[in-house]
Amino acid sequence: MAAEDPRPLGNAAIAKRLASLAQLMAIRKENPFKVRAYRRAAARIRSVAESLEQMVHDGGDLTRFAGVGEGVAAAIREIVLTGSLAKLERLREESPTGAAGIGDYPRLDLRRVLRVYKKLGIDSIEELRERLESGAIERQFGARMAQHIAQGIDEPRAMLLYHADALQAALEAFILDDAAVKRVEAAGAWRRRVEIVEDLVFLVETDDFPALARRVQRFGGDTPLVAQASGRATFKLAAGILLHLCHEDPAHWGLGLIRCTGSGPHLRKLHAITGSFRELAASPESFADEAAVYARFNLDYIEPELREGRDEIERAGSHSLPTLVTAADIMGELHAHSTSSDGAHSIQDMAGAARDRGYRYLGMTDHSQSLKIARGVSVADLWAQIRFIDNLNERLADFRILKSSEVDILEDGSLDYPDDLLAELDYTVCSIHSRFGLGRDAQTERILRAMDNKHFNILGHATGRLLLKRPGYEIDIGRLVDHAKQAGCFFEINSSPDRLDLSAEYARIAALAGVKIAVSTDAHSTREFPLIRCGIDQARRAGLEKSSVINCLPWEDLARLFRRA
DNA sequence: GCCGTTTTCGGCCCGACTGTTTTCAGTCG
Repeated sequence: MAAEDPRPLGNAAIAKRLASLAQLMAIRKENPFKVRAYRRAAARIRSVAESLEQMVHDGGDLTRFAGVGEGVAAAIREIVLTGSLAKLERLREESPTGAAGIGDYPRLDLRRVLRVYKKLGIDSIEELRERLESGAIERQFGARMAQHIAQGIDEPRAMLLYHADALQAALEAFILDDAAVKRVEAAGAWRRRVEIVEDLVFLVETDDFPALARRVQRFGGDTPLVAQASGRATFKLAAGILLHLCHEDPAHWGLGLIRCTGSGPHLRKLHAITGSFRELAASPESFADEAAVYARFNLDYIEPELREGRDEIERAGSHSLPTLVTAADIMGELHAHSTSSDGAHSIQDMAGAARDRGYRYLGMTDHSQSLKIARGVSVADLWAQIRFIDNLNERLADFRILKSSEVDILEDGSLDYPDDLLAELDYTVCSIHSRFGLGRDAQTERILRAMDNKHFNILGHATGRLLLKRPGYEIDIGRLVDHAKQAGCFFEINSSPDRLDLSAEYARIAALAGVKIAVSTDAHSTREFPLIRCGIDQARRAGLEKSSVINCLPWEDLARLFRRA
């Protein structure tokens, strides 16, 4: 016993075993739903605050975690009680050379890796890494494959803000549970609402910081401490991102919160005005909150979403910061799908849910005819849908369903419906769903041509990016913004947590040029309307005011904007 | 293996398009 590693069995280690099992089962082409179940469970476990090991010893109910049923619970118990998982060990032994190694890299797609193995005549992750670094994989298999391997071979170091929200809440509750902790506030990129975060930062006030640092190491069973200094500690979370704790006393809370919130560029510009925070902290003045710090230097309070080191400090000095748009300003939804195409709920149900949120209108933007996989609506069916919505609207008071479509922009820049049909719609959202590989110039030309159609109103998810998955096609945002401005077109901030497209940077460029933006959810079910908050976060990071967001307008005003000459 | 306003079974996106890794696997929502 004495020689054994005293480290507790963390949830990350348990999740890793389950993910490896899934990977090896996939190699053997076992039931793909079973494989997915193990993968899902592993992912869920990585953000659980309690120690699963402890729960097993205490006889706790593991199945209360979504995605963990009797089967996975039994596997977790086996891992905790015996230190291994018999099925995993067996599959490892039975797996062909090379395949077993892939089991340790659950983010690698097996079929792709095995193809690379075969073609290059290799059979280990080490050789795979070598070929990746030498550029052999990119040369022989292309950039996409190289990117996939690079992503899968390294530990994840970032997560979507949307997923980080739950982890942040779990951590905050865990920290507050410490009796010595008097106050805790989340800072960092999470507070600035950056769409992808690589760490979570908490500012804490406590009587015993070292004790808190010890306690946090038990989050999720085992959260290793990777660095420590006076009043600061850094941990590696099971989800792959880092956790920073910073101690601060009440008199300097505002200074600490600004410092921990960042960003680096914001702080550098700020320090040029304020001098070092260290000296401020040494002065007898109190900086109990952030506003006090900014005010001391005649700066207005700067919302965290704006702290990226652009022009926010100058504007705070000239008292001309924007009044950022909020979710409460949104009057309606302009991008949503129903069962007419690939949505989960009927037009009536979607409208009911939108109305329950207090919206005044909902645009039904089902996919257009070319997008077969999403059950794109045929010309005849869209005519029928137009009449159907007209009928519904006659029976609705104080709410309007807008006749629309998410119209595919075809490869030649034409729109996916004839003009006489488009003319019957209240407005259109036009998007690219195919031929992502055209290249920057061709893609830009394609969209410019589409904008020349007078029935084009809003450009949907302008770059097609999927965060942490796919970079999106390149566009010349400057040309598109100019053209949109001239033609009277608008952009969209798509609120899907893995899109958030336009980016804050592009949205800012559009808004500065006077091109207004729709903040939309792209909801495929009634449950997705609340995702608007993710798009609002992005809009705020772009510095957008209510006046720059078209769906902050009542429909009557919006209708005028959509009528192009 | 998980799940349930479809609840103890039967689903769990899927199917057309694309193209060079070339006739199947990757990709799009």
